[in-house]
Amino acid sequence: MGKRKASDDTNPNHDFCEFLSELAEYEKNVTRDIHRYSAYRKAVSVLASHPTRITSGDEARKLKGIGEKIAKKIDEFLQTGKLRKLEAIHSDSTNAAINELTRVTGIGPAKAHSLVKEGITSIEELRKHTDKLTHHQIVGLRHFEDFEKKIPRQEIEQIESVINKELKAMDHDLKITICGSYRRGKAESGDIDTLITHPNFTSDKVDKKHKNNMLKNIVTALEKCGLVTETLSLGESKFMGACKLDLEHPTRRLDIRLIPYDQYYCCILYFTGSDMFNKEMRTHALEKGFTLNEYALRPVGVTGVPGEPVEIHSEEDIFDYMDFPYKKPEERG
DNA sequence: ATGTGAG
DNA sequence: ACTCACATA
Repeated sequence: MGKRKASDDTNPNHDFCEFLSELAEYEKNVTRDIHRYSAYRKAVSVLASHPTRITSGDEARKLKGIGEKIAKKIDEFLQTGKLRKLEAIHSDSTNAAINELTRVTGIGPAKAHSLVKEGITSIEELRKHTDKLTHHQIVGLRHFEDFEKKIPRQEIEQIESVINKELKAMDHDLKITICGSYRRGKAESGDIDTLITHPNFTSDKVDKKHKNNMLKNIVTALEKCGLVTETLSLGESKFMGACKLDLEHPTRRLDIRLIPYDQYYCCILYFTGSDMFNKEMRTHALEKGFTLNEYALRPVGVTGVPGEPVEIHSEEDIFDYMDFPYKKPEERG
């Protein structure tokens, strides 16, 4: 996924959430005021889960997380259909510059701020000052246009078959799964999130060196065959970079994670998403007396202390343990 | 060590 | 929310 955010659209206070989210982003990215940012976020979350339409600031004030200031904004929005503060933000060039610069992967609010302070206010201008950037940011800038393009499903299928072919030749026992929206059956995706494991790599057998080389070797193999073209970062468990199918195709964001065998299915579940589905799944786990994270499903005792991870041999196992009706990846919206 | 950023 | 990788100090 790119750096754009999506928002839900089915709740009765959607329009309030929309402008409050925009104010939150503004406080995070431009003023760098983390407290105001959190305040807006809290207000959005309470409004988003409020079942009925709010019809006045006073009514909103009764909700936890909404005080005088936000209540006034809701009144203004109700009466005039807009917000003066937001109008001002929209016409502010510093804000526009920061929003533009943070679209480059590797550039967050802090870096964008310092660039704007030095007078660099656009992608075009930034291209003349690559000396101010890290490797990650340079690669992000070089492929700026490509990285914002969606990836059609059939292109990921082709990339998947190249990865499978190359890595199975290396070691036939490697298990490879592309997760994210691709696994959920979407027609297009923002990036390619690949999970890899191997039966004799488990979390109790800590072959740090073996593990370290394993991911490096995988990346090297994919570079040799011409698929992987850029590295943003490469550690012992996570590669972030880019790949390109051939000259006719854009450069695509590719992540590869190396996962211990015993954690593979929790990871697949987690990285398949969606985010909303994950939240749903976790709260259900808690209700059933489990704690679920990207590594393991563990029973939580009466003391509140999580026990030993439950043995998992498939994604279905996870659903079964917490009697949650199994949902196919395509149904996890 | 700490801060930044990605996901 | 939490973890990983990186850059800088």
